[in-house]
Amino acid sequence: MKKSKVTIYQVAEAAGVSISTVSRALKGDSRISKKTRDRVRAQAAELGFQKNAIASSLSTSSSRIIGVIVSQLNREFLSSLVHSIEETAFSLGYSVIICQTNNSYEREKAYLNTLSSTQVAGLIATLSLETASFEHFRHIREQGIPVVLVDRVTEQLPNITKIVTDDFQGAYRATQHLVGQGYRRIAYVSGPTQQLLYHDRLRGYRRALQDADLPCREEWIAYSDTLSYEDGPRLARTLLQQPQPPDAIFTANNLTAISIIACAQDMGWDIPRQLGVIGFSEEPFSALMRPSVSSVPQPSTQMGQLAVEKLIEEINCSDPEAFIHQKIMLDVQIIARESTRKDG
Amino acid sequence: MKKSKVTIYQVAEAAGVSISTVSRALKGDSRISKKTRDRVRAQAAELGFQKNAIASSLSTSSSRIIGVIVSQLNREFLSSLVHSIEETAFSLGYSVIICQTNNSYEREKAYLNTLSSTQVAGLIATLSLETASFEHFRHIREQGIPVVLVDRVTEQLPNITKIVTDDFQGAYRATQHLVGQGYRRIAYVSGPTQQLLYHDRLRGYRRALQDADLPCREEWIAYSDTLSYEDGPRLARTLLQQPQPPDAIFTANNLTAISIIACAQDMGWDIPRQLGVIGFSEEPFSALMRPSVSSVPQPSTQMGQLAVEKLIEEINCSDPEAFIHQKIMLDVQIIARESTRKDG
DNA sequence: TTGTAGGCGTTATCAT
DNA sequence: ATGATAACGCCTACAA
Repeated sequence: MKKSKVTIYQVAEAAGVSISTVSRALKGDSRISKKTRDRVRAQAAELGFQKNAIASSLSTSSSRIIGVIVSQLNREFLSSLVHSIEETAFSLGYSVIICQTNNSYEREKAYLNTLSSTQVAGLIATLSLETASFEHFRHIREQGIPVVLVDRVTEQLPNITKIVTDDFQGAYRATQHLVGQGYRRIAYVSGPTQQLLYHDRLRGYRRALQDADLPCREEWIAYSDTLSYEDGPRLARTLLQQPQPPDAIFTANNLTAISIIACAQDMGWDIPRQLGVIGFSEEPFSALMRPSVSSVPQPSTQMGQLAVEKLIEEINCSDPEAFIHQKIMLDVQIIARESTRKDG
Repeated sequence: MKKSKVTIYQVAEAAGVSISTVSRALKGDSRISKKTRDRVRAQAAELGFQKNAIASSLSTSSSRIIGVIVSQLNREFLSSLVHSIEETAFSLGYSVIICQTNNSYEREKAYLNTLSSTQVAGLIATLSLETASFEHFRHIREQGIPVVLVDRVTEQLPNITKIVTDDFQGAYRATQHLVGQGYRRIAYVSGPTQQLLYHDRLRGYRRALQDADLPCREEWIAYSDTLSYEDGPRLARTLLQQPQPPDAIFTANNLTAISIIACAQDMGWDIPRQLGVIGFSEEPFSALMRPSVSSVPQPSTQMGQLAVEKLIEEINCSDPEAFIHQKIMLDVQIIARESTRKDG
């Protein structure tokens, strides 16, 4: 049953040419006459020839595969980012391998190895939450594999293209929005601050309070390692059961915001009158919740597209040493919804 | 900068043995003495040797990569399924390539080609919504690549392992639950019924109504090609603006349920008193919505694990002709929440 | 414009 | 227990 594979040898024989002619005809090498090219292609199609990508990569020591490493897929931002990466890559003739680290440093290292030994043409990655050392990335760069970091990036890896949202600015605007709505005791739920983006968001929050002459109390800043909805109840309790609780919460992601809203409501809080809530990122449900949830959406589609384009630029760069690495920072706007409409 | 790759040749030279010895020592061939094995391995580690997976696949014409084809990733069921596949595969020494078809038949065919020319060891797929012809799957089977279909399957592909939830039973139980809660005019939102699972869910709904001696009106059955939350408003209007509207809605997925609830509330309906809503599948938000949303969760973790295990069984099967293909149907239970508590 | 032949890094089949 | 050598299928200088 296992159909014997048809190789360029059978095509060559059937078409009455040599294998190099077949190889060239198939890839449209200009040296081959249109006539033979068409004949060879017809034969190949006839025989159901399919190029063995493995053999091809071995020979060229390169592939048309882009490796993508993400922490998780069940966040709208990330699945949408991956989707955009895939669309763009596909349209440019590349395939995509997606790997989930599940925020584990070990898994991240393992996948980096797998991908490098699979000879991916390049790599797009968002760092896992756990990642604090970066040798594995340096190592893969030394093998000449271009890397683009997206969203979760680090300053400790120079000479790597980075694509991020302006996290400082986004957090600043979200906080400012709460202030503008009349909230005065504004709390913040942060992710692990060794991650640059959470560090930046925290800075944005602090600066906005400072610029508005509002107090920034340490007990109004809660930290979550996972920012998952499972962590919502704990966070809600931590912040809301204080002697002097906040009257608004800004969270480092929207999932946490949604979870906290549900918990706060169960605890009897009136959202948004007693408590305003806004979260970074955006989930499809943000608009469907009642009250609908204000957010700081990230331009995932644009980020994915840029990531692929920059990566392929570097892949095709004739002189890798000379390639100029950029850090691209995309602007973000907030979406104000019911959850921050104090006088709704 | 591009580090010259270290191959088994350099390891062999450094260890003072032949390349075959290196190859065997590395994979723990029993013929090699422990002493040389350890020495070779130490040398390999020292030199930073990494096996070239491409060369290895070319030589063995097989790989340790499992291809996964899914329609989308931004559904909890699918991202959770993929996650489970990945965990299981990883623990069994396989890597995973994930491809999104975005429910396009053309994309599905394209990825099948890519994967077959990448010599994946096997394939796990959920059919795209558009897919109605299956030649591409027959074709890849003829190449000797084992395939496991999950969730979205078809009876038109015999000799392929299939893993599904008991869609008929799940729909039956969901409808029965609505009846038990006192709802009498029960509507249904279906996906495209050329897909077996939507066909089965519709059957389960019909049968449950019949068994309860309740009417099954065609105008209470709405169809959605996408079952996306964008389609919610249209569905809500179609069903609720009838002269005699239903008093409960069962939807073929939970996302649609959530979206319809939001729309119905905006239209002034009291959920669950005037309108009960339950949906197939489960989103993380189902429990967080107010009212929380009843659902028919699918055992994604178990399905992913089974899919990988069955696939690898078939990959390792010495006589592929003799492999017995199963259709495994997993039972589902409903989760009753506030959205169907009529007398709450 | 086309053909020949060597190489990509591993595995596997023979020998030894 | 180890070594030499021929595949695996394609690509690409170099020749013609």
